[in-house]
Amino acid sequence: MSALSLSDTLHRLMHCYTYLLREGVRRQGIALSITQIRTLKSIRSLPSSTTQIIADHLKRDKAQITRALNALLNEKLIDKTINPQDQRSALLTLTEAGQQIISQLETAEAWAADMLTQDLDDEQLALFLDISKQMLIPIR
Amino acid sequence: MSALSLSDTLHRLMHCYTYLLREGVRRQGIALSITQIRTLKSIRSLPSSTTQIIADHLKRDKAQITRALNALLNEKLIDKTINPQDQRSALLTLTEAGQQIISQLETAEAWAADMLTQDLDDEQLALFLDISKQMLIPIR
DNA sequence: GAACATAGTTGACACTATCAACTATGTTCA
DNA sequence: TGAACATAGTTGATAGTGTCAACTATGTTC
Repeated sequence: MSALSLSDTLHRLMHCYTYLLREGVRRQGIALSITQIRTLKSIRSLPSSTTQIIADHLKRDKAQITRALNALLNEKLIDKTINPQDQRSALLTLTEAGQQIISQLETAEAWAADMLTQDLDDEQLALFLDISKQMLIPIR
Repeated sequence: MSALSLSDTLHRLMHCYTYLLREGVRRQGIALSITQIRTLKSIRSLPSSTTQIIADHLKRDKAQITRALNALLNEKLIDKTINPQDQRSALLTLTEAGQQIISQLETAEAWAADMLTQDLDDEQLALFLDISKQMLIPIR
């Protein structure tokens, strides 16, 4: 087990993390995919949100974001209003229900993170985050 | 950027890693998916390989492994012989062509790992691997 | 030899990722 | 001003990933 390469280690870490996050989300009774969740969270954290801005933020294809937004609109978790500055785009905001889901999401995320990091002390976690960020390469 | 949570950091790291690995594989002219590649590598590293053993090793559903193995058989990268100890299963071995692909894969993986870790020194990389392994939770 | 367990296969489905084509709107500049 | 170009968003297509359930064939237990 301790002979794992970077490649194998990352694969397993990815698998653990997505599994735990989905499990946490399921336990909160939230019927959204991870992409939909991350899109919803982006709308809260970005000062103003359009499809393109969210796609840039999440570094994902805007087609994927369009589809996630449609699902969130169907669930009435977000509102869409025409951008007065540019009629090609629309500004996205959270509804009351959307805000509520986000607080449940935070519970789910915190649970998943706790499960993942339960054997780590604060220093190790900080180191992990720091080193990981140095590995992030600009894509797209 | 430095305010990323564990969740966001892992998401971005996953994305960078899979992107780089696929790019490395593409540059080597290998027409296999990541799952197929990991299945092929498992056959080399395991002393004896059956569908179930590979599935356990990679911690993936055996259905997924069956499909990967079928693709590898079609490409004549592996051979399948009945397991004399248990006729329900088959032993999988690399063909000459399979061995060759693996050495190309190693080039691709090394390139992806280099790209990802170019800003890290050896100590940081070792720390990263060590901490990551502490985060791996048994699933399945 | 009946009952149960296990290995592998297949079908179905949801999610992720990517690319290309398309529309509608905005911008530039001769 | 209007032609040429750029950008925002949508839609369709396709490949890959991950999971579950049902099924066949073989092995094990008692």
